[in-house]
Amino acid sequence: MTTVKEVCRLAGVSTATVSRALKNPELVSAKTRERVFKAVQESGYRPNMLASSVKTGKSNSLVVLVPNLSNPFFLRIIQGIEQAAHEQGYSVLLGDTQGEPAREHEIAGMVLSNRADGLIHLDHSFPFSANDAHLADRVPVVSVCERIKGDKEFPVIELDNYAATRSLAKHLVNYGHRKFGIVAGQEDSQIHHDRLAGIKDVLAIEGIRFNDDMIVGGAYSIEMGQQGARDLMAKENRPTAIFCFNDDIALGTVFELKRMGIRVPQDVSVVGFDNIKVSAFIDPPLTTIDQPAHEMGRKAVEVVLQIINGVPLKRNREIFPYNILERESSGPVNPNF
Amino acid sequence: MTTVKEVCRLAGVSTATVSRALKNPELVSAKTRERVFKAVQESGYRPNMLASSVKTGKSNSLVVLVPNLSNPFFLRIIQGIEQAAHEQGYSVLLGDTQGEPAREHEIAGMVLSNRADGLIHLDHSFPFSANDAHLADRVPVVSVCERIKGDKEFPVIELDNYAATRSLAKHLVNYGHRKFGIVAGQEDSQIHHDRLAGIKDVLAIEGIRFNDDMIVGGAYSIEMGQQGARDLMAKENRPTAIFCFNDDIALGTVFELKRMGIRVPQDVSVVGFDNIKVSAFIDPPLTTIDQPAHEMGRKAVEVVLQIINGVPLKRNREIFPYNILERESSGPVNPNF
DNA sequence: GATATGATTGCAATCGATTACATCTGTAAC
DNA sequence: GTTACAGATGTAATCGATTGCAATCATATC
Repeated sequence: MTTVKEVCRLAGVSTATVSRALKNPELVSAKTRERVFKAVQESGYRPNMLASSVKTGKSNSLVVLVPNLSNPFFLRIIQGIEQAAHEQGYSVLLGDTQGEPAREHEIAGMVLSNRADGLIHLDHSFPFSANDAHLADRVPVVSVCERIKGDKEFPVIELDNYAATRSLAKHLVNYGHRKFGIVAGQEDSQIHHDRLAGIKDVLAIEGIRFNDDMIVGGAYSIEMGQQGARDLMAKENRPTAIFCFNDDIALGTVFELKRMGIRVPQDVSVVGFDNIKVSAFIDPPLTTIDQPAHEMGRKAVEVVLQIINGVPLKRNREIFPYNILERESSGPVNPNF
Repeated sequence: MTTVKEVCRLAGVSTATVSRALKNPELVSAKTRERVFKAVQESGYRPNMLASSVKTGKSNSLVVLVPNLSNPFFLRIIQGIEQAAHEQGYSVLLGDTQGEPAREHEIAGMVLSNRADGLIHLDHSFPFSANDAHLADRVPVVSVCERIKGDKEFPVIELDNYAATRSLAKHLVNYGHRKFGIVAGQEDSQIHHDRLAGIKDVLAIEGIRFNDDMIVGGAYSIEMGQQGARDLMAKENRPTAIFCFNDDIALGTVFELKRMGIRVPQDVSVVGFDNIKVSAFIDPPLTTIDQPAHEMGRKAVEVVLQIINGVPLKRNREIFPYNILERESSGPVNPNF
């Protein structure tokens, strides 16, 4: 590995000058600067980032904690994060937790061990181990889409989930639906409660009875959607419209309903949440809530960098606008179903 | 930030002992070890990874270069990479190049600047800039799915693309198809040539004429699939079966064909490649080639770590088995179409 | 020519670890 | 009691950068 010493030798200057020529060129005279650059060229020198990080105390990396990489929705967020981070000279460390607390602690620990300067959290769990909990204050953390559980209020980038499901509910009510089912994801998160509340409030206002046994779920997956469709259709009072709490679930629900010979939307309407790429290209295209995932990812980087740099935040919650996409998986209620 | 000094003070030992207690506990007597552990607890000390990396010369990170994060197929590979890396105590840096050479050079440069110990490449481009080309030998690189262009032969983890498309072609020929179309992705890569060759060879053997103007394409995207479907169906001699060079393309092709009133597979058969998650849940479920993406990702980590550790490779190419999934998007030719 | 000024440059300390080498201690062997 | 040796610990050099401070140099001013 060629080090700064080699460049010194070739250019006939000190390490200080080489360092300055590369990081603060204006401090070095034009001709020595040129000599240094030439020496760098010749030697193929690359500054050792880690060494410089030790000295400066900044790693110039952010770590992203993802509950599950197979959800394509996270992909869009991560893409936004990666781009914004890159623009700011940061690189992105990826940690897939598979829902395991031990892995979360480890990933959060990366910030404590100076491997990363900040943490972007795409889940709702408190990421630090009991041992490290008291260190959480030192760590720049921001969460995206989910709110982190626990006493400490971390900044959050989110959607108005409540308003979004309200608008979905109104959309379906306007189509004449009165019998609803819900296929939810994990049920212990804030977004679950917000989304559920949005639906329930609209139904209450409209005077529509809704019973909690019409809620099934447990995971944000296609398979959950299939299972949910079967479960809901087996109920005595089967729904004519189904809220799915993300698009993966909706995909599974639509697939399974069709397989059961139930037409979407002629018999049953299905709506999703997230607007993943494929949801526009399935048959029928999915009515869903568009989350500006890319921009939310970018914002997360902006916020976490503000924390890192000690810039006071204007607010602790950034709420992004949703957009209801009325596509073809939802339609007028079928009174004969 | 609490450093090793603080622990020394609390435990009343030297830095050397603290370091040893944590990294080589067997070198330290049981009681001092305990004292050190207690001091670590009390102080909330976390070793600065970067500092230790400077000294040891290993960053314990791998960087993954992805051409485009929005392709869900890459996700499965990355997930495999992330898991295997974690098991080996490595963390994963993510770089999305968006096809920009400048970004590729930058990402490849992470290894040169000691930010990462090795590079896993999911694209076919030579990732180093002209300036760094001569440094490429020093860098542990492995490519997955694609073969890297250029003089230097990097180790590669791949599928037998040729055999895979041969088996798809036979599958369709057996169904009586004689008129084929192809919607390809980027056409300058090795996998493109391998896949194309597999198809052409089978058709040649079967005595089926195939004209290159039945190949359309340019990108691995859903939109490309739509465009391709329209283009192929506008041809004078429109195909009864379409090879799509990945599942995203196939999704778009199926979607667009159906929108044009063409039934899949009754009128036109469509086959994909990759077996992304959703392809089993669209209507009709997609006939495709299953790539063991997760395992390929794991293998990539194994190989790149061997290079890093100076273990000689048994072979320079690891070829993984494919699996043809005959689902419902392909079927008997319709003579009346 | 002497002095002041600002621009360049170098010396050496520093960041927070790891580790070769030296030192010290305690026990076993003679 | 002396020697030998292994085990435990400490001292200080080191990794490859950055940077405060001091030294040097060139130019301008009087």
